[in-house]
Amino acid sequence: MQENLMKTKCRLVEKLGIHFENKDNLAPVGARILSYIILTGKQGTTFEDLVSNLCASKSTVSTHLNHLQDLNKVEYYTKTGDRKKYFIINNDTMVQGILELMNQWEEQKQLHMEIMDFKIDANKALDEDTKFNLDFHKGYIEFLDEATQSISKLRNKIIEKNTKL
Amino acid sequence: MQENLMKTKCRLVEKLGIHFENKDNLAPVGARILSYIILTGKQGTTFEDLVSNLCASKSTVSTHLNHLQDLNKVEYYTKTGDRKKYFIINNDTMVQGILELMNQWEEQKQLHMEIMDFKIDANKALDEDTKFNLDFHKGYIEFLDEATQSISKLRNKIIEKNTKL
DNA sequence: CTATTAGTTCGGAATTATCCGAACCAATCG
DNA sequence: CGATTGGTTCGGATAATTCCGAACTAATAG
Repeated sequence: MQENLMKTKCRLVEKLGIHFENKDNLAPVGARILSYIILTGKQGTTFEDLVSNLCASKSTVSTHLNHLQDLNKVEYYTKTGDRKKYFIINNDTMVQGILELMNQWEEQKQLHMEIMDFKIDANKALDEDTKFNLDFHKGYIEFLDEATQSISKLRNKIIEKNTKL
Repeated sequence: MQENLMKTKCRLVEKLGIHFENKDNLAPVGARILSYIILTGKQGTTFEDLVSNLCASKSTVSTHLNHLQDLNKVEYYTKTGDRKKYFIINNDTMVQGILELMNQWEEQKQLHMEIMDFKIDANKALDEDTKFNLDFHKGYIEFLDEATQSISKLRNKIIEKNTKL
């Protein structure tokens, strides 16, 4: 790989790394491992690659790599007569991301409903002017439902596209 | 407030607290303050309320309360002849949440485009079978665009509704 | 002026997260 | 068999986060 491409790759590993630290709250090295694997692509990344390129210890790489596999973010392929594992991103990452969002929204909806129940109860003993206003929750739940619906459509489109390939 | 309602409130403060810790990555006490304010409603929560009910020090409450105001998550009203502040949630929280999502998605889109540029460059020097596949990014960007659009519609609906009131 | 209330600021203690090294295991090579 | 490769596990060092207490300010009350 060319000198300048290598540099770009390193820069992008750090930038993407910070992004994943926040989005998936991974530890710094964990996030960089994921980034490195994404930016290496089909040919795959080995354990030793990660240790030397990310300047991290074997134990750290081992732990995070296993964690990323547990999270279903990466997987690996093997070559006959080769003991190494070649790590690549799980190719349904996109669908996974959508499912994660849907789950988060579902969880939020449940929470809002639980809070509404509490507020309805509490309102029974409150004066008119201090009563809880439930419109907020109703609106938010409506928003979550619509958002879920529209993302569900996207998910189906993507699944359809994937099965066609 | 009734005994059992109080208990429910305490339970919900903890539950909601954990939710906000993750969603908005607030510190434990910060997340509980936000939850407590939400579950107290219109009448508002005072500094002293928070200190005694959440069993936290004045300094901790002060810091987190200011932080929540900086984040535009809470605001306060005052009463004539009363030096206390009565904290309540910022009522455009819903629109804010939507804007946050839209910003996150825009940021993700920029990242995907930057990665695509890198991969296109890298592909020039790669064999056919190890070339990066760009479909993933194209698909994801398409997904982000559609998601952004559909959420933008919801935002407009909500803003419209709010101005009507 | 003194006391009280409402809150802020700052130094550091306690907790938690992250990472490393050393020792280890299991498979293959010679 | 011993040596090398490809990793895992565990104890502890380091760094970052979170919280607290003490000392402080600023406004009002008596």
